[in-house]
Formats: sequence, structure tokens, C-alpha cells
Amino acid sequence: MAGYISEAVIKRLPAYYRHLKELEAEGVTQISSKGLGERMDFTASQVRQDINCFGGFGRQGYGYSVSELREHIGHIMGVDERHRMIILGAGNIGRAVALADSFPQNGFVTAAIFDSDPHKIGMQVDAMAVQDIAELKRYVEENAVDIAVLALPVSCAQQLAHEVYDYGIRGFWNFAPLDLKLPKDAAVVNVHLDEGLEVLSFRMKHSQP
Amino acid sequence: MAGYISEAVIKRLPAYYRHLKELEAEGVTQISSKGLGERMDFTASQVRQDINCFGGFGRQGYGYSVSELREHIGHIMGVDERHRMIILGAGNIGRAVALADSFPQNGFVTAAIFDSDPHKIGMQVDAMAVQDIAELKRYVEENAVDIAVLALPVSCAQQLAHEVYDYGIRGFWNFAPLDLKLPKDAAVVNVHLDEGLEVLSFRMKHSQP
DNA sequence: TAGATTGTTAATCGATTAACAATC
DNA sequence: TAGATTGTTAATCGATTAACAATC
Repeated sequence: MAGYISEAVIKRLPAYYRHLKELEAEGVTQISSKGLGERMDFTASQVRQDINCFGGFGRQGYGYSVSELREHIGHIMGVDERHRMIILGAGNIGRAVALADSFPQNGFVTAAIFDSDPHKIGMQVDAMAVQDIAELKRYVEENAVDIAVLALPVSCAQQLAHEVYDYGIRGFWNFAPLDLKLPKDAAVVNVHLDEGLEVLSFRMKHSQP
Repeated sequence: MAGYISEAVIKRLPAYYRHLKELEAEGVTQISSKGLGERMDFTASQVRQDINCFGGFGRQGYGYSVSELREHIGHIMGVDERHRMIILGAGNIGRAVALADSFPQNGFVTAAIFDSDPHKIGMQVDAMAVQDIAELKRYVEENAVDIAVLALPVSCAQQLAHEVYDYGIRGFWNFAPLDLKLPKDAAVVNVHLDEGLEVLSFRMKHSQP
């Protein structure tokens, strides 16, 4: 049993969570580090090390309870709590995030969507109307918001991120192709879709046929 | 000068490429490992090690030519070539990818979009009409396609990926929440958006204010 | 009990950082 | 030339894997 969870482990937690959910759905109630490792392409040793970062509750000779482990990891990640998001930018990506079912299914609910383009303001996206970004400050002050989704051009993403940081938001899911610079009590996840394609291109070019 | 490029370096290449493009746009023609490192939050030592994986062409006492380095990294990643993509699934994500400007700007062009839902077939997305997935085989045989973008439900992503693999496609950009299993000459990049949100949730929960 | 499997410590492997001679 | 900065080797750090006593 240990305290510190390394960045490498943090990035694996969602995969554990996903596989454990799948196992639950398949009716599997118990699994060993060996079994889970085979399923996830990890060594049994790594599975045990990872799980022991946040408390040992396997049983020797038996393994782990699937539901117990799933619940525990979900709790560590905070996905047992509800998160409220606002989307900044009603372009293709902003709208796709607003319309996706999977995020609210996992507790990440879109509360509002904003844009500065007069052509987009008032547009209906799901059950929401796109609001004028000028209303942003008022909205955040009047409503509980956890996460800002930045679906904006590079040119304004950094500035707007700082603005909503000043309004008190501390979670940032950034789709603009830059690395946000924010005070260190802000949590940021950058999603660089373009970079993923570039990595794919590299792998295609360098894979031996 | 060395041959092998580790996974860790590969994942950093797009960031180098992005920063070098920015520097070029700013009119900077020369930069040292120290300067580039500061800009990217890397140590100068790491920058030099990374760049030396694929051939040393800095100059002592001077640094690196921004445009030469950018071009070279672009070539290594293969983004100086054009890629043709087909999108499988015309839901929110599939359409957002089809409509985005940034991918074609980087040489990744969407050639066609497919779905099996009769309500979606024929629908106009950008300049393309959504085609019946039954036409997929014929289409791939008649057109040069590099990359399949999987914007499908989990339930059919794996099966369809294998199908297009059999048609000869070797690049897969997967948005479905599963890890594709394909023969090892296939190049796969998984984009697990849900997992990014879960990591964000973790960081928000565990950041010290 | 015997077999299975954990939690944990030790060994290995790989990636990052530091150091410095070579040289522009 | 003197100063700056590379390419590269060596040192450090962290993450993964192996091993095994404890125990269900």
C-alpha cells in the first residue's frame, strides 16, 4: 500500500476502469492480476504494482473483486462525481462534444455552449442554444461549472482559458493545438488530434510490412 | 547520429514540428537546443538527444536551422506526403472529422464517409454524400486510401477494422473506446476521449490548491 | 492440505539529465 | 581568438519486470 501515484499509472487508470466495466458487464466477478494483465496486454507484475499504488485489497490465492476494484478506481479518478462542463467554441469539435452521448453517460454533463460568432449565437445544439461569449462571466458566476472545454482557434484559446481561470474554473479540456499555460492549481488535459494523425503517419511510414 | 527512435521520442516529434512551424511563422530562422527547450519545457539536453536520434545537423556555437529541422522532422513523420482518409461512421465525431479544416491543411484529406444507418446514407457532409457501408469494399478497391477513421460504436469497430484491413488499408485512427487488435503491420492510433476526461477528473481531484 | 495468487522487495531495463571534449 | 553550442558518453533517475515469502 503506497501513496504516490505516478503519471504513468494515472494514464493507465482509465484503461483499467474500462476493462473492469466490461468484465462486470460480462458477468465476471473475480479476476487475477494474470487474467487482467492478459486481457490488457500488461504483465501480471505491472497490474499488481499499479493496483498497489492505491491500496491492496486483493486476496491471496483468489485475486481481485471486479466490482470492488472498478468502484475503487472510479472513486480515485472522481468519476463517481458529476462534472459540469461548458464548451467554448461552437465549431465542429465543440458541437460534437456537446452532442456526444458518452460524456454525460460517464457523468460529464454539458451545461452550456458559447461562441463569439454572431452567426452561431442562438443556434440550437442539442437542447441548448449557443450563448454569446460576452455572457460567459455572468454564466460562470451564476452556475456551478467544473470544466471548460476549449474548442477554439489557437489565436484566442490561451487568453480565454486564463479568463475562465480567473472566474474560478480549474479544469480544462483543450482541443486547440497549443499547450495551455495556466497556474499550477489548474488541471489541464490537452487533446492534440493533429498530433495523433502525425504519429499515425510516422508509424505507417516506419512499420515493416 | 543513430537509427532507433523510441516510442517516447516519436510522441514528442509532433510537438517539435508544431513549435518549429510557429517559430518559422514568427520569422525565427535559427534556434539553440536551450532556446527550443525553454519554449517547449524540455531540457536542452533532451532536445539534443531527441534530435540526434535521427541525425545531427546542428552546428556548434550556432544551433539549428529552424526550417531545415522542421522539414526534416516533417519528412520523418511523413507529413510531407498526402494521406487519403475514409471515415467510417457519420455520427458526431465522424462528421466533425470530415468537416474540420486542420486535417486537410496538414495533408490528411477525407475522401469519403460511410455509414450503415439508412437515415444517414445520402446525407450531405461538406462536399460529400454519406455512402452506404455496403459500398465500402468496392470503394477501397477503386480508390487509393491510406487511413480508415473509425468513428463507430464499440460493438462494430473491431470487426469493421479487420474488414478494411483485409481490403488493404494499413492506417487506423480509432475513436471507439476499445484497443483495436490488428496484425502488426497495421499502424493504429487510438483516441480515447473519454479517458482524457477521466484523467482530467483525477487531476482536478488530486491537485493541491 | 495443496495450489493459487497476492503484496512487496530486488533486479533490470529504458529514458532523462549532466558533463564535457570537439568545433563552429 | 573567445564564446557558444553541439554531439556524445557517463550518471542518474524512474518505471517495468522478476522473484518469492506470506497467506487465502
